Amino acid sequence: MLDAKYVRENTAAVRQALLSRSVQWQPAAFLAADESRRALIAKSETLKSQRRTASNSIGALMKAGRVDDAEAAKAEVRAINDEIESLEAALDSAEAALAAEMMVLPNIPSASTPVGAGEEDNVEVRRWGTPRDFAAEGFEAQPHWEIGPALGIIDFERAVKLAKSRFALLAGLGARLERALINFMADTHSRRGYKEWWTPLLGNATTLTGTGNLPKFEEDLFKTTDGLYLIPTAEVMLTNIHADEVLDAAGLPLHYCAFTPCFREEAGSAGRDTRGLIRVHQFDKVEMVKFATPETSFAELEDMVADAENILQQLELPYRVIELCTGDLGFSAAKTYDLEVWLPSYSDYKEISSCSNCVDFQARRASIRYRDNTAFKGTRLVHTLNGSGLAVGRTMAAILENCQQRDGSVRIPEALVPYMGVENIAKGGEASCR
RNA sequence: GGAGAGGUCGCCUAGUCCGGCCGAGGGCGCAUGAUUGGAAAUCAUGUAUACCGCAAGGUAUCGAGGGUUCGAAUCCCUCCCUCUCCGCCA
Repeated sequence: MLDAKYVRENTAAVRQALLSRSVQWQPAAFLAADESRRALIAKSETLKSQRRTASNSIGALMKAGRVDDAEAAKAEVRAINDEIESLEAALDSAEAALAAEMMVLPNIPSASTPVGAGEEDNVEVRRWGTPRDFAAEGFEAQPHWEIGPALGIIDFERAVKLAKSRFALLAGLGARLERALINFMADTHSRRGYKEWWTPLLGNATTLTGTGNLPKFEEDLFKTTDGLYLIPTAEVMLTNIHADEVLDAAGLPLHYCAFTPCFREEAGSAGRDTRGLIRVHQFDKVEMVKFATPETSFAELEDMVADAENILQQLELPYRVIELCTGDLGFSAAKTYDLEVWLPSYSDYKEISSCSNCVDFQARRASIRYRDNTAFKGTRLVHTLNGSGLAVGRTMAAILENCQQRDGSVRIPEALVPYMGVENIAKGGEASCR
């Protein structure tokens, strides 16, 4: 959520900034609601002050035996109350209108974010690794949705039987590979100073609102009958851990990580990435979240990207780093880097991590502040950051495709071997523990 | 799920039966000052948040929401949460 006061005082700039994200924002409704809200508050509070004075006098009048005067005062207060009641009703609707407006306005892109209309205007920052030339190696690369079933480690058909389309079932070394990746990622981040958490997978509406998933993106979420939502990412839980809290500046920045399954409705993505593990309703992810001061948050973002890159490098997967342009930025983000891994089946790089600085946008929604008595009086909103480190399903797809061998087996990257207990996955190879 | 007890200012606690002088007392903690060579101890003062307002100041908040009343931390209702016991269960 943006700062209403800032929006009021910088309407043109905000409008322009949102335009750069292709959001056509008409400030009239906001300005009217904001103006009306403040006027109503002023009026209503003046009346409340009068009411208090009048009301307090009644006790004294009663004691003094001046019953008639007391009754007159009561009548006066009743009249004031009627007036307050109608003002408050108007105030409620003004505030509702204002909240409705503010809750669906996306964050303002950071000054450093490249301006652009959409995906095509994103800026490539750097590449790491070289995609294999399968033609030169003399065989044709298979997509992971062929490799997995062929090795007996992914079963898409039975997943559909058990749930519905866009679910996966892993078997044997496939299931172990999933666990190995999770443990490898979580361990690696822990060693680099991220505190690991284990969180609820269902969150209430307040929590989902804090990160910006509600109210605007409800159709992307699975919902339970008692009003809880399955988390679409651990970012929701990690960020809201400190909702309604005032953090001590001395403890900042906080570096958190968590492995969780993630659940997404994928409404509106019909026909996209229909095959394989790329776009499914349920996938695993190890997530990083940071809480930082405004002074350090952008440097923290660079470090977070490096932490995500470290995973890809250790897994020997070629990737590139993309900086999202204003038009492609997510709702809560002020600046975002995507990591895209090379996928032979797409003959292209495909998003595997997204690292964002949300500045104070989520902190304002969730009320996450910090205190630094040496630097300023009172409290300030923290900056929140989040990044995938990494999406596990897509990582598995990338390993299967990039590490496939002529004989149909898949070589396990060295860093993962201790977690897998085997050096490759071959057809008929059983997932026995050694 | 059943029965009972509770949720007050960072923490502990008073106030709730008998509604106004209660945004709310005390202790601890914390901050500043005095004292001291320095510290401890002691003493003094201060010590929530948000919103409206140029300001003075005002308004709201005693788990949340609603009700009664001129007036609610205090009375009534609903909900949430915590604790104890019982039941059930990985």
